[in-house]
Amino acid sequence: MTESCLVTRLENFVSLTEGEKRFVAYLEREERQVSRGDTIMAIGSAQENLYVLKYGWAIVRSREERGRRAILRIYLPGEVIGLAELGLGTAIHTLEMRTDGAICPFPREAISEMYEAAPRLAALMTAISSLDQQELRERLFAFGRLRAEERLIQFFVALRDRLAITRIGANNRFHLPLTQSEIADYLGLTPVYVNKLLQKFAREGVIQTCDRHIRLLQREMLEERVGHQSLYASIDTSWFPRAHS
Amino acid sequence: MTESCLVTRLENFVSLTEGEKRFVAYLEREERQVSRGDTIMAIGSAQENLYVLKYGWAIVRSREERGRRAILRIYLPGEVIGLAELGLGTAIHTLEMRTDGAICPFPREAISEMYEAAPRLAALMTAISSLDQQELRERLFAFGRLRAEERLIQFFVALRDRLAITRIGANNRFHLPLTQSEIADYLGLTPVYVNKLLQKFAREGVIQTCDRHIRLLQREMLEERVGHQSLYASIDTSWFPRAHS
DNA sequence: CGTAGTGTTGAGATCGATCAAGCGCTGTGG
DNA sequence: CCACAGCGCTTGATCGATCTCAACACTACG
Repeated sequence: MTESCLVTRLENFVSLTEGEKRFVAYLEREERQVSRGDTIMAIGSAQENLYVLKYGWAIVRSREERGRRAILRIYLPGEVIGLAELGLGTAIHTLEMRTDGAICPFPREAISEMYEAAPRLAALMTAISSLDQQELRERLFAFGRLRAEERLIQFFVALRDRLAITRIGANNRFHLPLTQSEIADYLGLTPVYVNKLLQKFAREGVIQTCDRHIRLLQREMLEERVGHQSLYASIDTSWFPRAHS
Repeated sequence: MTESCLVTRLENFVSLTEGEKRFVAYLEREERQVSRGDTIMAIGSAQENLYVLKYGWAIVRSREERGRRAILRIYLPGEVIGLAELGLGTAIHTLEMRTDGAICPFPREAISEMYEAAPRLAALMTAISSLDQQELRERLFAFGRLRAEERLIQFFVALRDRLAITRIGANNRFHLPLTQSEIADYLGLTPVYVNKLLQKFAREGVIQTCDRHIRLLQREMLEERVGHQSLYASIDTSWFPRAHS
């Protein structure tokens, strides 16, 4: 039996006990198939669920204001959607599938149950959620202080780093199911300029793009250039409570 | 006896039981005076503590890279510092006092204890931490898609909103202990341009600045203009576990 | 075979940066 | 009491990275 990709992800950080795995399975007990373009949460709707994203990519879109739109977060397989929204009663952003996929909805109350039944798992999710915040801070720095070129590079290396956690993206090559417009929305640029930069990079031989795939030809150099450091490499588990069995 | 400003803040969302207040007091048992300019956490140092910020303002600064610097977060009295860093073993940003103040350090393990001893408090902090993420997402939208003018306005209205939680900023007037350079670092602009915008606003009569204080003369209009909605107004507590006494 | 979405290209416009200089405090030391 | 340094703020001139606009090519699909 192949393991849940959430378990794979979590076991990067601590190896889970049987009880913890059971709790993850409990979160994943209901699975729903979803299609590219489906809206999972709409702005203004009541939020009662979180989701484990089992397959596919999902994105968080901002409201659209005078034609200005943004993509605020990309969710990859094995990530938990909704931790960042726990405090909100109604959604202020849209969650949309970018590819076909599958999600496992579970109610917010399960988070409370987790404190009790699997406290170490709760701590781990808290820690991961804090890394999400760190990633947002890094993006904020990039938006405010880096040129478009460097922002695009940061996007690629950070994405590869996150994909690597669930063992995707060997050879520095990975699937990128986003249009250039979407990349622009994620980076605060225009589609036209993203296009020009991608061509420039291809010309310079730092990346290859073909058929919705990206290959980073000089990854080390690129990571160096934007001062990338893997957030997930150094997670601190020292303060976690002991796992119940 | 005047209450802890953390308690004041938290009681905006749920009224705390005696046990919960005791737990907060336990977090705040050790108080340290700090001065303007003090570095609380330095890049690369091991992180073992969180802090309740009792008095004063603190800021998170990014690393400086080729003269580019940014302020990633402003902490106000009554906020808990370090929730966003829980997953990191070593600091990747600097935490610095912007005014004199007082902080209450407590170890990360207390978060684990909190799951057990005061689970509803843990849920509340999780919820608040998620609102921090939402605020970061809104800032990201602003950085990517709003003009400098609107970013500055968003800064003012969001700040006022947060100050109001602990009853500061009556009359739409509040203390802003930041230089124009620091505001620029917070907004991804240059000091020169911040200066020009502030003068423009003053000329247009939308704000008044004097003596490190800001008054928003047309707050409703400003909030309207950037589509501001208070994150804290609508916190969802429905999924919280029951409080132990 | 028309339509819609995506990617490409070039010309021109602009917001905000950069550069440079000067002003007015405040604190310090002689 | 003065000289001076440093910092924060102000102002104007100029520059350039990125946007805007507009047109076209390609593919997929009903």
